[in-house]
Amino acid sequence: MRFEKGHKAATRQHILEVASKSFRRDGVSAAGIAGIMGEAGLTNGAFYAHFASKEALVREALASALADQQHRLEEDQRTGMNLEGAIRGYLSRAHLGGPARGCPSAALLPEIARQPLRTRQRYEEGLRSYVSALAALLPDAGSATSGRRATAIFALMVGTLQLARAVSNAAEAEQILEGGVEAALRLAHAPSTRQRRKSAARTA
Amino acid sequence: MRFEKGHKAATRQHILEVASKSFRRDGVSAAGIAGIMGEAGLTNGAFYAHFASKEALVREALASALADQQHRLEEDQRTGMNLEGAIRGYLSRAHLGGPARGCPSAALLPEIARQPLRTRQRYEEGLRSYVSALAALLPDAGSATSGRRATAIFALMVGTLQLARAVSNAAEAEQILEGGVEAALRLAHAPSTRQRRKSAARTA
DNA sequence: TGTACATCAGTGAACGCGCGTTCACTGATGTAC
DNA sequence: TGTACATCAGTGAACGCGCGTTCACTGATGTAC
Repeated sequence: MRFEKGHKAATRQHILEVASKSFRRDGVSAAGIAGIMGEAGLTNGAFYAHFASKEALVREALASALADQQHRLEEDQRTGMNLEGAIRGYLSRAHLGGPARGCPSAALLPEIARQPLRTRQRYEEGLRSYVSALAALLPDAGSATSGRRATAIFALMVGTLQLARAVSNAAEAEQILEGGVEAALRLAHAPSTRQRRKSAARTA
Repeated sequence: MRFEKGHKAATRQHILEVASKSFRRDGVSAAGIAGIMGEAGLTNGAFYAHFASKEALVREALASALADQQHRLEEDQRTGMNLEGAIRGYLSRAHLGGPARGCPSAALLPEIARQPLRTRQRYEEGLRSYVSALAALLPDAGSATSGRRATAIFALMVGTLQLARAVSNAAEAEQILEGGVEAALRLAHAPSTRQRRKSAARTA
C-alpha cells in the first residue's frame, strides 16, 4: 500500500479538526469545502472519500468540538479547578479572542438552530452531556434543580461571550465579561426557598 | 413623474423590512440580495438604486431591527409592563418560534461579531441604547451597577433563547426558557454587599 | 526473481447553480417651448 | 394644445466568481503467478 496503515483515518481526523476550527471562525455557511480541504493540505476532490456531504461534516465537526470542550472541562475538574475557575476560564480574554478553538455554542448557536434535524439532535446530545459536567461543579450538584441552573449559567456565559465578541471596544468587551462572571457566580448558588419567594413578590 | 412622491423612500423602507426579517430568519450570509428583492416584489437590479452594497443593507437592517426592539420595549414600559413582564415576553413561546420578527441579537450575534467594524459599531450603538432601556426597568434603576446588571440579564436572555431554539425537543426548549426566566428574575434584584461576599467566599 | 495486475488515497478539471454587482434599456410621467 | 425631451424607479440579462459535488485519472504500493 502506498500509505501506512491508519493513514486514511488520520487524514479524516485532520480534516475534522480543520473543519471544526473553520466553522467556529467563519461560520458554517461561510466556510467552504475547498477552503477547509486546502487548509488541511489536500484538494477538494478528496473530501468525498471521507465524508458524504458538507452536512455530514458539520454534524461531526460540531460533535467533535463539543466533545473536546467537555474533555477540557473534565480535565480541569480532575486537576482541582472549581466552578469559579471554570466560569473565569470561559469568560476570559483568551476565549474572547480565540473563537476557532473555543466554545462551539458561543460561535455558532443561531446557525445550529437553522441546521437540519439530525445535526441539531447531535448537538443536543453533546450539549446535554456538557451541561451535566457543568452541573457536577455546582454547590448543590445532584439536586433536582442543579441541571436547570447549570443550563441557565451556561446560557449566560454563551450570551456574555457573544456580546463581548460583537462589541468593537476592547474595554467594553472586558466589562461585559466581568459582569458575566459576577452574574454567573450569583446564579451558581441555590437561593433558599424564602429568598426566591421574596424575589417573586418584589417583581410581581 | 411615474411614481407618487415618496415612493422611492417607501420602497427603500420596504426592502429594509424584508431584509431585516430575512437576515434574522436565514442568517446574514445565507440570505441573498436576489431573494430579498424577490420577497419585496422587485428584481435584483433595483437593489443598487437603494443601497450601496449588501454590507450597507446589513448595517441598516440591523440598526432598524434594534430600533424596533427598543421601541417595543419602551411601548411595553409605557403601558405599565414591569421587568418580569419584559423577561417573560422575551423568553416566550412566541419569541422562540418567530426569530424573523424577534431579537436580532438572539438570531445573529455570532455573525455580527464577524462583520466589518462599521457594522459592529452600528450594532453597538443600538445595543447600548436597548440595554439602557432595560436597565431603567431594574429595581435599582440609575444605580452605578444597573447598566452592568442589565447587560448580564440581556446576555442570559439571548443565550437562553438561542439554546431553546437549537434544541429539537419542544418540551426541553420550554424547560430551558423557564430556567432562563427564573435565573433572570434572580439577577434582576441587586444582592446586598453581605450576600455577595458570602457568595464569593463559598466558590473560592 | 521478475512481471502483470489490483488496490486506493488523492488530484484536478468540470458540472450546474447562485452569489454580489453592473449596466443598457424600458416606459410612464413632468416640463419646455 | 401639441410635440420633443428630461427624469428616474425599476427590469432583466450578463459579469466573474466560488459554491457543493462528481468523476476520470494518477501513481505508489501490495499481491499473484
